[in-house]
Amino acid sequence: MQRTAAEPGRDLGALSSSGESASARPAACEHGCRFFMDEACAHKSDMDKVGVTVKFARNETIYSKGDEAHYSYKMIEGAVRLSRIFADGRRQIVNFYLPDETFGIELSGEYTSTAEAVGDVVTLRCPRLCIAQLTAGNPDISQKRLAMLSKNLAAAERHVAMLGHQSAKERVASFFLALEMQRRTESEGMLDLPLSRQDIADYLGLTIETTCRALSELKRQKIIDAPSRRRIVIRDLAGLQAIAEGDV
Amino acid sequence: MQRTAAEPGRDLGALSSSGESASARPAACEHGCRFFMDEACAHKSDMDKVGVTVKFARNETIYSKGDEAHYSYKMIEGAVRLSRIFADGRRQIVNFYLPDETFGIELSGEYTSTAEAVGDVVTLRCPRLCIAQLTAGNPDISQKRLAMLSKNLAAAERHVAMLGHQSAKERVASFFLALEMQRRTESEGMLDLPLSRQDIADYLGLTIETTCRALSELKRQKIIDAPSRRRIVIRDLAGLQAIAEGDV
DNA sequence: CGGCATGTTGAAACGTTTCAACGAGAGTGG
DNA sequence: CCACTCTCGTTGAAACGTTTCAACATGCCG
Repeated sequence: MQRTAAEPGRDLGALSSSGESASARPAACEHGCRFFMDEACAHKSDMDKVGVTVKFARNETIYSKGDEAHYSYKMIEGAVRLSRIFADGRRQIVNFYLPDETFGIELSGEYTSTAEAVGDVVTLRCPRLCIAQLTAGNPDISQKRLAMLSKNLAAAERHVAMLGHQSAKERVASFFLALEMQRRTESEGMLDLPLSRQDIADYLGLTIETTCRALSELKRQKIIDAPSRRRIVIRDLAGLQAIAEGDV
Repeated sequence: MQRTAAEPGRDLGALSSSGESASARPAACEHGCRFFMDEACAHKSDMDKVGVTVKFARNETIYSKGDEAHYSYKMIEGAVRLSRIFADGRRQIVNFYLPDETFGIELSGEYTSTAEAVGDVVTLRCPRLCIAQLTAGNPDISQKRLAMLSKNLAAAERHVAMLGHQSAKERVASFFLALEMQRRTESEGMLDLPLSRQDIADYLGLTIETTCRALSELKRQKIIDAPSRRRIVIRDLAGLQAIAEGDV
């Protein structure tokens, strides 16, 4: 597990500046507010000027399991994987986070999993203390935080359901389906996933070989296409859904 | 999936009485406060007098996937299973809830899984509206709610990790270990689980036969004992931990 | 253009599931 | 109180799917 330790995201200066120096007007650190702003807003590029975005390079560790949980994160760009590594060396990816999703917002003193940048990543980072301050005074923000956590819980439950009873092919199909639902982007089912096969396998609880075989079979059935390593085209969405639900 | 439809828990009268009539003193419905009280408190038997406890009979459905999510629940007695059923008829149990744990507190309009009473169950039930009211005015309660959700998320992530990479024997071992950690009760590792083998199997993502075989092997190894159907004795805790972590 | 990481495919080994039969325990009625 | 019955749990053997180990292909980067 190599770490290309570029851009270690040590711009704490910027963080604390907006956290403390800024006009001591309302209640709390203002960049925290942005953390809870609506998606459209959070994307505004003038955000960068506040200095609260933090970047991570491909495969960089954002935090490790067991670290003191000082920050919560919101995805701006790229993808992050949350994982655990076991004694036998195997890795289980617990969740992926894509733009507009949040991670590290659960309420525990230590991070319970490790977060790594899958490709190059831009996040909005907010100190917990700051969030706590904000939520204390503001029910709306409190509500939003709750919604973020709920979303992550729902995702985890879906994940459990998948791992508990689906076959390899069904898992792969479900996975692409979920991506397609989320990324509703560009043209006609073209998915531009930054994940390696190993990442996918570790998320699905399969070996890389089995994942690959399942993928190949979907190609053979003309359900999907894989024109390049990191590109998937869904050719038959209905077929994919059928497979994900267990119809052959 | 039979439903012994006894005690349908329709004591809404009591609920609304404490929710609205009660001395309109502070902010919101007072029984909601109890929902967020500390464990020791929540157990106090005089709670029953408030009329907010709701009982369910063995195998009764508390709510179904897709139902409008009006209530959140806190366990007082017994065990509840949260599950999903699939097209192929198989069932995945997403989580079990034991006394002092809460479920149905996530923030979504509909319940995302079905909740059923495993044995006879006593819960504390609180309307969402009421919780919303309470949390709005009270950061402490808001925090507590967050903590409950966080706990459920952590459990789900552990569950994912287990399903993703553990063998049958490891899963069974992990399961008993988790129970032992939680129920720290009575004498020397005696677990009094209300779950059937099928329940356990559906939680572990295994068939009932495989679960049984794994159990038998643990018995053969003198790691555990199963003096009766619903009783497990852990004879070698260290051994159990070793197995759960993959050491043979 | 080499060299190396990443992805793909094949064949045997392995573990889990399936199907089937049998055993044990709890509750019921004689 | 015992025998009956019915559900639940346990065990066995074959079928199945996934993993493992190995080789090979592909694509990306210097």
